[in-house]
Amino acid sequence: MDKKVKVRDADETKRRLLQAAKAEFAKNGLGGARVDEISERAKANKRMLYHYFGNKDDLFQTVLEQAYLDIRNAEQKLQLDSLEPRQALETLVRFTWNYYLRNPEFITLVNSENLHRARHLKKSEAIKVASRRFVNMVAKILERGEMSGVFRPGIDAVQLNITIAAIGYYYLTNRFTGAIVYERDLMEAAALEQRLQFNIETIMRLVCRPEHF
Amino acid sequence: MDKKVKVRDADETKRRLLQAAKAEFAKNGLGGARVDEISERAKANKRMLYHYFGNKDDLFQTVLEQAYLDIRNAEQKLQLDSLEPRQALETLVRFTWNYYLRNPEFITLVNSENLHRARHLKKSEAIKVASRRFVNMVAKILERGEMSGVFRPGIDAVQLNITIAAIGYYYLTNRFTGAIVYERDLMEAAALEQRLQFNIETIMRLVCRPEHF
DNA sequence: TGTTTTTTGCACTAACTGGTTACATACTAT
DNA sequence: ATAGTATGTAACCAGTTAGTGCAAAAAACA
Repeated sequence: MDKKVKVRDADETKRRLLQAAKAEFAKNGLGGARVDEISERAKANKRMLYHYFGNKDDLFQTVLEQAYLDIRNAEQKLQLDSLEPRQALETLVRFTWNYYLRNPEFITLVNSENLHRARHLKKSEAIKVASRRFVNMVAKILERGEMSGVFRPGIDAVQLNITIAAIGYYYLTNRFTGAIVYERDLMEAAALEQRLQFNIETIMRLVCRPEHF
Repeated sequence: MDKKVKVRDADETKRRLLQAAKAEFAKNGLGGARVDEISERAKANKRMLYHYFGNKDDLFQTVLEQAYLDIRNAEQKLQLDSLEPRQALETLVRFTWNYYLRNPEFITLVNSENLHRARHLKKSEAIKVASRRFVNMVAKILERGEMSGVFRPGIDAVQLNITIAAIGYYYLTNRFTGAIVYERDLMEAAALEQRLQFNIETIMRLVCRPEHF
């Protein structure tokens, strides 16, 4: 028989609080976020927020940590090791772009964390482990491509990672000032597609030998 | 004879307030900035801040507008039109990187403005004029390079501008989380130099025909 | 000198903020 | 059943914030 829906559900309340916190932090930054707004949006009580997460700062840390683990997790699922190097690289560029596009909160959370000099991220060991695996993944692609002669030798995996992130991240995080400076709607479907193509081209020309563009 | 230093100097007080506001906004964002902190730092009275600039929001707008005009002004002084296309492009990449590096407030102000969906920048006509001139400047370089056969044809000036900004901006604005994710001190002199070289390489390979790298 | 204008100090407030207290209600193990 | 614990609510607190009112002080001007 069906169990009656629990009136009290700690896990569900926690989940709603985290989700609301993510939205609120992304919208207003750590400083601008309002604890009352979070608990209200989560249809929970402020008291519960403090009960489960300690304080505003700890809540932010939890949200941020989860956001990082989410993207690192999604990257691992791409199975880039089983793709031909050029294909793997293009897949990563596409994935990164689409992830930022579909999870705009991630970008804003990272911005906010950098405004605070990464003091929350510093404390997270899980992030460091996941990051290492991520960098290694890209390094392995570079290695394979170099061996097979389609990639130029000597490319630094960290610099490449930063560049792949940068060309997507900057476009999206600065889309509001960008729309004014460049007098263009940067979020139109056609504009987004054009940018993705440009980014793929940028990375391919950077990494591949000229004869393998 | 020397004019006695004025005890009352409205322009000087305004200047100090703007400078202090820039620092405070850059450090804490629009929401996190404290008006009392600004007036104190400027060694002026809070009353004067409101007298000269209206309110916190208007003050932010003034600071932001000036920051944009400053960089657009500096770019114009590069005289890129008088350089050979490849040289002009490399100069622009170097300049952009160094400007961000030496004026970190600019980046944080732009981040903050994008968190607020560019509602201040929208109101500034002067910014639009200066931006247009900037985009045209880069478009002209591309045109010249294309004509002389060293640049590939069909490169969009806006996409290129965004990419040049992105590869410097992202590295610097995310230097705190970056240091953790990549387990590297990104602000060491050698690291900065390495990044600049990587960025120049990225842009050159993107824009130049393979035989003119 | 006297009058006007600009600059300054500072107390004040009304709203808001993160965090807490006191209390109530549901669930669970014995 | 009941004692103990987990979950929930609302009112409240102390500190902080952007912004103001007002009058004195200082400079500019006549």
